[in-house]
Amino acid sequence: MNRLTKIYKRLLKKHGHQGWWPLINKGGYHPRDYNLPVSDNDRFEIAIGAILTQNTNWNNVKKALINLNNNSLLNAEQLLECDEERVKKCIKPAGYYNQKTKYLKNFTRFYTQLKNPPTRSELLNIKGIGKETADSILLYAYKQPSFVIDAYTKRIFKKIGVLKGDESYEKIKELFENNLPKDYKLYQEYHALIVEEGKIQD
DNA sequence: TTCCAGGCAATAC
DNA sequence: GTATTGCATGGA
Repeated sequence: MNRLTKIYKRLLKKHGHQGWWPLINKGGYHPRDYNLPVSDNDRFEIAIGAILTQNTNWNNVKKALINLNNNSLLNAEQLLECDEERVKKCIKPAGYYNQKTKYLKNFTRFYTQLKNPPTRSELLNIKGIGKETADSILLYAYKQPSFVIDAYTKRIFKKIGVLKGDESYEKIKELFENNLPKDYKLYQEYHALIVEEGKIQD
């Protein structure tokens, strides 16, 4: 068994199944249920949450998602029609609300014309969606085995000597994907466990 | 009070 | 390609 797999098993034993991505109308986290999302609305909610959580605490994102939901804006058509001021007001708790409102609109415009699951490069062409957000959408909204790299990943794996610290995002992503089975369930759980572990680091 | 969280685009070199 | 900076709220 390779090192990355061993680390995964240790993290799973320590923290348990995480149940990402949380969905506000499905009781939040859903440990051991890898079937979600099952609807277009759920996929949309995940993508919106992925944009809102950029450099922001999930607790603040949750407030924003609830505000959007209460305004019937967790729906692509409605969100696209909605004027920017109302969207800004809803997502204010998530921070960066001016630029994130534009990011949400940009993604939603793309999303409403989508007929098949998006590709990574299509997502990266949207202003407001970078590598981590694109990979999160692919992995959690579309069940594609695209490993998500974030600040915690770099920090934790540098600390234990797997990374030097100067590797690029794509390089780290390749390291994980080349040393793990291409299984979206494993990728989902692993990334969530890394975040959980990262939260309790010094 | 200060610090920072499930990043990104724009800009400069 | 890599480094720096502005963006913003709420909780610790």
